[in-house]
Amino acid sequence: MATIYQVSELAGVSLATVSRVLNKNTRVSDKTREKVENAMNELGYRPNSIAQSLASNRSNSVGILVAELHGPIFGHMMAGIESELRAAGKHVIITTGHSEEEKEKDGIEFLLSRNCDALILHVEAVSDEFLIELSKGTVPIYLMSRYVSELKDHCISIDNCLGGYLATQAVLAQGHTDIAYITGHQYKADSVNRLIGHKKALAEKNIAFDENLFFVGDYKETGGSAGLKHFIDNKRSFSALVCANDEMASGAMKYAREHGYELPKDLSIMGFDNVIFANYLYPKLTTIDNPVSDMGKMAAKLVLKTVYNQKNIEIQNIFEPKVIMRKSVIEHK
Amino acid sequence: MATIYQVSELAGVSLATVSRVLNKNTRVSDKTREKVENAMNELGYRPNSIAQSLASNRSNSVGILVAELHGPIFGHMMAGIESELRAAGKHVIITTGHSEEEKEKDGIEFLLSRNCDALILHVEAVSDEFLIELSKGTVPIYLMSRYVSELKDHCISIDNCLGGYLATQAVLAQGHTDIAYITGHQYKADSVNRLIGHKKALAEKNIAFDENLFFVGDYKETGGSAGLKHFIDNKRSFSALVCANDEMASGAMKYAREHGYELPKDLSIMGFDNVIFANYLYPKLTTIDNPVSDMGKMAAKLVLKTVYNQKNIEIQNIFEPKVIMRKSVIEHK
DNA sequence: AAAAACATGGCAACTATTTACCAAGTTTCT
DNA sequence: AGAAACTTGGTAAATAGTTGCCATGTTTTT
Repeated sequence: MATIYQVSELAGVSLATVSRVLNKNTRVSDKTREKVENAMNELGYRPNSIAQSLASNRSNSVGILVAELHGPIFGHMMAGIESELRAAGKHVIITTGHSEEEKEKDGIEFLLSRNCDALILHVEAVSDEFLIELSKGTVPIYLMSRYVSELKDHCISIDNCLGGYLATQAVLAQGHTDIAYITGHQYKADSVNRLIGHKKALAEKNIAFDENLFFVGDYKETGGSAGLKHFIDNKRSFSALVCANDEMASGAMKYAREHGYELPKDLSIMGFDNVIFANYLYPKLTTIDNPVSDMGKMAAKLVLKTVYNQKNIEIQNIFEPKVIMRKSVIEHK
Repeated sequence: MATIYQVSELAGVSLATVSRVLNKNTRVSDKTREKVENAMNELGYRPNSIAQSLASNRSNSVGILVAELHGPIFGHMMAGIESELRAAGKHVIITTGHSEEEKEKDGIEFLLSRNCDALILHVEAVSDEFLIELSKGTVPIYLMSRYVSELKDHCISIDNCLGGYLATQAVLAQGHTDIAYITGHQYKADSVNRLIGHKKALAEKNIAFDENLFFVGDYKETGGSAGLKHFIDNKRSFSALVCANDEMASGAMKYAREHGYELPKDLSIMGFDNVIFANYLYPKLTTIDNPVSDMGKMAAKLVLKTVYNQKNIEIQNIFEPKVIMRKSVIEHK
């Protein structure tokens, strides 16, 4: 593989000039630039990014940690991050945390050992304190779908409270008044906030929050089926069900159908996240869009702006969810 | 950040010894190893992977190119690759090709510029010749879900012909004899092979292949709905529909239901790939499992064996698909 | 025509590690 | 006790660039 020495020799210019052409920081006359570029082409020269990194103390790589590489959210988030960074000549190193504290810490350690210039973390198990401590290190960190007030400029998240509000509001708008709700684990901030939004929407219509129509699920299909079973067994009637994510909505749908419900006629169901399969469910799931792709792009922009000093980038830290009307919520008669 | 010099000083050993501890290639006595490790802990030393790469001419990174980071196949494939490589201390650099020739070439160029030790490619647009030429370069390449006979030891793929055969056989086993088939683009090898398998299964039962029950789709939902529409308009009766992938099966399902079919009673539908949403469809889709996660793991193992010289690794280049029985194919009466 | 701005050369220090070499010292085996 | 095997030290070259400095030569401006 050719080196800058060979390029400089062939082009008949100095080493420094080749470097100037490469790094575009000092002016170089068009004539010399052309000579250098021709020499590079002739030799098939490709800068050695490893040597560049060592000398400049920049690896041009951004570490990404997500819970799972499969899973519905991740793909779109990654696609957003990758496209922005790649366009800027940076690359992405990915690893997983599996939502377990030890594994998340291991993953972070792994990325740090790779000399990433920044980390974008989508972590769930690790504590706020750990993240605050981590952020004091030399490598800047950014958080996806997580809000830590001490690091708020480093967070990209959606307004879950608003999302919860919009979900229930959309159901109320169809005339439903008896609305069951399945939430996620209460130690997760997004579950809590979505629930707050739900309660706010109810309160606005002067509908009392009913503990009998409230169930704590696990964010998976099982949570949805268990929740619906619970409500049915309870015999408190309801015409609509709002779930804190799409997986649980899907579980509830399956359970409902297996127990003689005709959907959406007998029960309106609302999801949250607008995950890929929401559109494949029957009936197609009405849900709240979680703009993960845009959020991924924004996280990448945030890195470009703050780590790589790119100018003229506007940052939006909090994203607004919106309702996706499909077929699973219909008018209550 | 601490360097090996500081470690060697604190541990009271030579530079060479620290390097020996790090690289585990020469024997070091337990006592010295301990001294060195203690010094490392005390200093919070972390090897600089960039400097290691430069000096050893190994980046310990593997480049991955896929069509899309979202998309149902990719996540599982990635998860398989990443878990294996990460366990071996290697990392993964990911980029996308969007199934366009120029973008795939760009992506490959990008990964090469990152000094990857190997590339795992999931490419569709680029020609076999290009890949053969590329494989002559210094960086070894491996192909996922693509079979190029000249590079067969570098390919990890499934037996699509067998898959197509099993799909139709499973439908035949339920007593169906009038079976419609929607294939994908005929320039894609996997479409062609799945179709060959389909024909073979029909032939075994002495059922003639009927052009009226054959449609070329686009591997998307639209292909499924267009195909089913075509068959219905044709008025040739059939009790089962086999699709060359799950997306088209889903499109066909939706179209069927919108046109008064009750599923699966009025029409049995078979998919291919066992993509995540197959389990969320209604009725749950009977399909052919495409073991992408295992294939990803195998690709990683292949890299570990051939590039990183790990021993005792058994390689399986061709994977066998199998039938996943769910609810969308039922007995024909 | 003088001054200022620009372009380039040449040099040297720096980045953190690997790898190879041989010599010297220390254990272990016989 | 002597030989063999193992462990460690010390050194030096190599990896492929970046960065900063100053000198020199060339344009451009005034």
